[in-house]
Amino acid sequence: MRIGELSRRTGVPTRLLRYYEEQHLLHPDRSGNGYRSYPESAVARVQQIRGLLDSGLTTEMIRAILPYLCGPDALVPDPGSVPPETAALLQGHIDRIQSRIDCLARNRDRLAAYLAVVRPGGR
Amino acid sequence: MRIGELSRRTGVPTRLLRYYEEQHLLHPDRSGNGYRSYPESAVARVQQIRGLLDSGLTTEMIRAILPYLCGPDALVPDPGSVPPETAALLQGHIDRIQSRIDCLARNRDRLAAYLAVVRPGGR
DNA sequence: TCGAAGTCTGACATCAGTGTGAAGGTCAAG
DNA sequence: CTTGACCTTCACACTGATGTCAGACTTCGA
Repeated sequence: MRIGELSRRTGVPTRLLRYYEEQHLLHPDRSGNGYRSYPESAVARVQQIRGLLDSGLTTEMIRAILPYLCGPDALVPDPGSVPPETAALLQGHIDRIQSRIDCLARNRDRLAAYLAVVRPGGR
Repeated sequence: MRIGELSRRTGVPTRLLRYYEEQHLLHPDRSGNGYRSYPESAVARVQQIRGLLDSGLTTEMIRAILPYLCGPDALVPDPGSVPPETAALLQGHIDRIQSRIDCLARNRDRLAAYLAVVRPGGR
């Protein structure tokens, strides 16, 4: 599929699809005329990227973790082919994400508590 | 306390403390010489702000919710003094935060699952 | 009293994520 | 063959969060 269709199907402007490619988050190949050509799976991938960006991750973090969370993973490598430092890096990313979750959850709870007091019969 | 001490105690550069003030996240008063004067509680407030920024919220969102999550809230207003549209806005913020949490948790789980496969006896 | 350290404001720079537009190539339908 | 829709690259601009520096004033310790 070409960039326009991908854009329509994901709601992401073509400008950004090209930007994500520049950031090595997407790797469309090119057809003879130079047009980008995306596989069907790009739709999900783009939605994945958008979700993570909207959640406040940078393209750099996304680039780091994207290889490990794309698809139902028929492509799990055999253990041992993944060097321990990669596993450690990955664990670091997981920890950072967990910190964010904790912070956000804490503050969500505070807001909800406030709201509960202020709007006792609410909702 | 003056800005230098607040900076030392929070690890946040003075540049950013001034920036947060410009963004109406902090409201130090001024002593006679024009120096900013922060109350003790500013330390916690700054840490709160940092946590939220690090979690990917913008100063705008933080400005919106900060009034409702600062301190152990002896200052809960009586229900009814809070207009319903404010409550609705607040609920919207809670929902947005929840979306982020969901997205992050989903991806954390995927990473963890990958890691579990790759490093079966790990950790 | 002098100098160092702290503070003030203001300006300019950077980086990431986006928006927007120009100038030109490709292709299909009339 | 022309027109319109789509694609290409390149470039400039903006916002938000942050770094850095300059010039001036204040405070404090030797």
